[in-house]
Amino acid sequence: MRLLPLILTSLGMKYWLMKSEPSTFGIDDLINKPAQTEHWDGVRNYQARNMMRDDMKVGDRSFFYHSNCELPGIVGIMEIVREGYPDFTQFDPGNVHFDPKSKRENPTWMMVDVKFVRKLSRTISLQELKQVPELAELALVRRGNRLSVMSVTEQEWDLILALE
DNA sequence: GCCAACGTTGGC
DNA sequence: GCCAACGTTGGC
Repeated sequence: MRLLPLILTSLGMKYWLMKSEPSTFGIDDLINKPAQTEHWDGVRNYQARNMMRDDMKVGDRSFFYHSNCELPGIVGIMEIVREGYPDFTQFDPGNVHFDPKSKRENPTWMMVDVKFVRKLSRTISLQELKQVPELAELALVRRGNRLSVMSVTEQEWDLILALE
């Protein structure tokens, strides 16, 4: 029976939020990729790396967050379509994310592949998210938090989408 | 462009 | 293992 594992997988679906600067790679860039799919390279933070390596599974959903821009906020939804594998940019001396200390036989940095699901009807801004008391525990709105990949609970996910 | 808040590095 | 210096993130 193949159905049971499928159901269990579905029940265990997790939710995430991933940041990107739209001047570098925004949601429209994802839409324009072949199959609307792209690897999420360039994460150079161990906590974020661990989540991509250990916890993100195919089928999980993630918010696409625009950071460091005119209106920082959540702009869309994507799906994880490939689980953690080595981020090739760490080996490329010409890449801004090159890491000379990382070895091919034991890569330091991981990435996942994401696929565009949909845009939100509007940007749900950081400012707006900060004003929702039920979202106070969300890493995004906590003071000084700079994690570029973070988990979102199902309750938080639903609450955020209800703002749309 | 400023700068607070972090994470990382490296001397000791 | 401490911690000062430094680099980065990212809101504003």
